[in-house]
Amino acid sequence: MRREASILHLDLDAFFAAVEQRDKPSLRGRPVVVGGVGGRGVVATASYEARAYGARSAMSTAEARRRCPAGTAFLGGRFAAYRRTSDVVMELLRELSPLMEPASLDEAYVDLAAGSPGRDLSVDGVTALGRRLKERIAAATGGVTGSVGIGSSKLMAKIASDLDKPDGLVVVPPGSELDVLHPLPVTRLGGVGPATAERLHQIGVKTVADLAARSLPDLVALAGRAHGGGLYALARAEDDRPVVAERGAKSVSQESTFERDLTDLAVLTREIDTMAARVASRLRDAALSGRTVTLKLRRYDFTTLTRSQTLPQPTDDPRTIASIARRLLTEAGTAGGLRLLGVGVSGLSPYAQGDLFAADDDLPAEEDPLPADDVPEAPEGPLPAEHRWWPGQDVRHDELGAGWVWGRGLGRVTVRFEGPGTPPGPVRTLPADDPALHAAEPPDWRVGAGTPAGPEP
DNA sequence: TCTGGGGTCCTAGGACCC
DNA sequence: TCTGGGGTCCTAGGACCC
Repeated sequence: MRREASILHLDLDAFFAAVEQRDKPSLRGRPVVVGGVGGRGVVATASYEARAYGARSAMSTAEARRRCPAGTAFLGGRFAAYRRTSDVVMELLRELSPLMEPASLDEAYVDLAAGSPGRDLSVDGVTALGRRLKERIAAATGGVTGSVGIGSSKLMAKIASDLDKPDGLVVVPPGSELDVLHPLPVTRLGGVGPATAERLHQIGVKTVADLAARSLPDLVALAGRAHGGGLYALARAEDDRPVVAERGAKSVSQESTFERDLTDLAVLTREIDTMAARVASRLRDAALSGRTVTLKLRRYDFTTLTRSQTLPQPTDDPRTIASIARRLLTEAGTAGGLRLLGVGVSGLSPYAQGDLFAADDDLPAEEDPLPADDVPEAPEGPLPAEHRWWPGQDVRHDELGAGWVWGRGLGRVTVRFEGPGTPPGPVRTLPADDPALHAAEPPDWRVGAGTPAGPEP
């Protein structure tokens, strides 16, 4: 904990949904749910209009559909669009201080004491800074808002940004930390999830003040050495965690939940090969390789297990990763059916010695080559044409212009033709295989009516 | 039609080593 | 009243976060 309120936390409000409402004028002011749109999807973000009906993050999309009225937009995510907007915001934060730590696409910490000697870190000073920041973010993103918290530690900054959502600004004056913290429910502390909250409730701890009244040995017995010690400190607003600008990745993984449980080893093997290829390509893009390959699987009954193997040398080779994962799957078995498979690589280091001179995918496999006829075709036929499209997707029609997919089915696709700078546009239903309809890049929100121009990338 | 995807950190036991 | 004491690596699982 510092003497001055010099750590800022920014949390963009209902971020994915806000980007959708910016880019899709017909959705502004209406309930929007972003997340998995399949039968086993969950909600990533609900707009505030959708929250009014009870839609929440991490809820199954099926439940959100039950709660929300007809006309609610259920959209799959457009991560490229979120990334672009996030990058613009992170750049604005980096202008405040070189010590800027992104916590996710929509959250970051900034150390205001770093990089700007002489900056006014009084409560009035940082309040004014926070206000200017919020204005710049809204202007540069085409109206996405954020909640800002400023305090004497990461803990207090994060608590503060949560106190007045959305579009909030809260500064916790140094010295008043415990006044703010102690009345809050323990669940507002980072690290207190459902399991810890349940155990704390059982010993009568509901608020942070209740937590502060417990002894360190009590909390260590309840939550373990590291976690118990952490809770003891946080309850006293003791938090020295630094803002760290560059956190190197520790693992790269890819997983997927199937629409229906799978048992067929040939089908599962192909899934593994696809995921191993994606993991390997992400490793190569990041100039990383890793020694430990992990297979994750979730059975029909939701029991989840992992199996891993560590290699003597790091790898980023898709065939090596795939062959290990295949073997781990064979050993683990598929009895009863699997609802999820995942492939990951950890124990990362820069590059792989063996691959310094390697060309791309036409190289002979290091082991267990996979001949093309190794894996039989899936019993299912090709997907219907409508499966090219998913709700929320950006599209362009040769005659009708730019728009986005509202829905699909029965060989047809419904598109609304509008963009961030247009008024709400018309809806057209087209054949799913209409040759004039194409997938498109996310629209540029910087051009168009009514939105202030931001800096060019 | 319950329960995503991509991560991080911690714990605990056994192997192994000095 | 046996039996040592750490340290590190590997594997597996769990809690948590956004």
